[in-house]
Amino acid sequence: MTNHDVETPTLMGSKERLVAAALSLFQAKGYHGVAISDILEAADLPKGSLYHHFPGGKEELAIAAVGFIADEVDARLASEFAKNKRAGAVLLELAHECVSWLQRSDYTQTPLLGLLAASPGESALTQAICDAQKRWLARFETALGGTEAAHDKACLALASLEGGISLARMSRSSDLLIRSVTLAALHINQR
Amino acid sequence: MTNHDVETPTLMGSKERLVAAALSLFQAKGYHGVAISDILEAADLPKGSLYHHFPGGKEELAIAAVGFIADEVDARLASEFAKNKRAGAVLLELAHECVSWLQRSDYTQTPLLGLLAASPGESALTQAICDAQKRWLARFETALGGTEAAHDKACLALASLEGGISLARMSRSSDLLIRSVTLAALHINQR
DNA sequence: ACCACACTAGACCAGACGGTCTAGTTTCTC
DNA sequence: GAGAAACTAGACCGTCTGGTCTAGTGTGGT
Repeated sequence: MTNHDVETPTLMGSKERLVAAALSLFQAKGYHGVAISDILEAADLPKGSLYHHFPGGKEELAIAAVGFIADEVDARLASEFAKNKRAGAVLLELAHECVSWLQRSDYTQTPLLGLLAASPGESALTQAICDAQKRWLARFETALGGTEAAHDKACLALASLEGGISLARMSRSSDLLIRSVTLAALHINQR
Repeated sequence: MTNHDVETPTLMGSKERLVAAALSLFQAKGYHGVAISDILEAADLPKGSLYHHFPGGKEELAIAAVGFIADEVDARLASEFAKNKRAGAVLLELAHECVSWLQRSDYTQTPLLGLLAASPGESALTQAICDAQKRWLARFETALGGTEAAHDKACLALASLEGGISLARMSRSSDLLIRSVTLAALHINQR
């Protein structure tokens, strides 16, 4: 969850720039809400470049973007859990990061995958999003002990996070996100 | 939350048919994912009718659709809470209704407002969605006693519901929704 | 110097988009 | 039954969509 600046595109290769621009825009307007021309403008690249790097067009690019954020968050979770932190603490930390994300973008951008959920029905993109969620879920689940109860708690963790983000974005205030996640974290931590 | 069948459109007036068709489609594909022609086809009406009833076009129709579902759920919450049911129980009931909703549509349709979140930035539509969430939140909050802690719990209720729906739709299984909501309900009920 | 290759560049296309407009039809009112 | 108002009907328009295609440019190896 390091650097989503599309403002400094020159430092990245054009493929990375495309992914970064796409991710940022998709997180702000959802898959159907973003035109390819928007992405190209943000990445400052012509059409040819896109279809060279991503012959599959818009959807392949979106899948790459999803994969990128999925990896980033997954790695982050892994490293946090490796420090033997409690799951609730990690959840809270993630939530706070999402808050600053929301605030930085003036509540236009949705962290994680929320807005991408409005993706074409049976597509590979939907599959990619589903995979990402599964991976994150699994991180929490194993960190919580791998039991049946752990699975439940992991579900609550992710749901309260994604749901809270949605509430926060709509109300343009991080308050609701913080409240729901702290409460969830509280419950998750107790055994 | 009674009847979202677009299959029997003849029983409703054309304005209601438009709203029903629009709601159903928006819940399945999000605002930008639905073309006006899709809605007209589903409602079996020509373009003229739409722009007669909704001079504001797509967005005004979407706002009406949001208002419709907002009222329906709000009324439902009011009637449940009037029976002095515990908030956790009402939340669970709502969740189960969402589950059957998801299953009936083979996980194509998202209950409530989830997919509508990907709406144009500062629009009146976004405002309408925000209002709906506020009303639902307020129902839970007052039912929980109106305290600060009640507000927190209300946030968790709604977040776990919306987040759980998103998880469920992606995994094409109601399991994750049920798990997160039951856990949330458990926490909400205890004082 | 040569050439193969990775990449950029953007004109171009067919189709879909949201929205307007005029002409018709039904339905209500008196 | 006449006239007004509510509504239906769909042709039409300008714009924007995702995607293709050809031409060009830079860069590596040999």
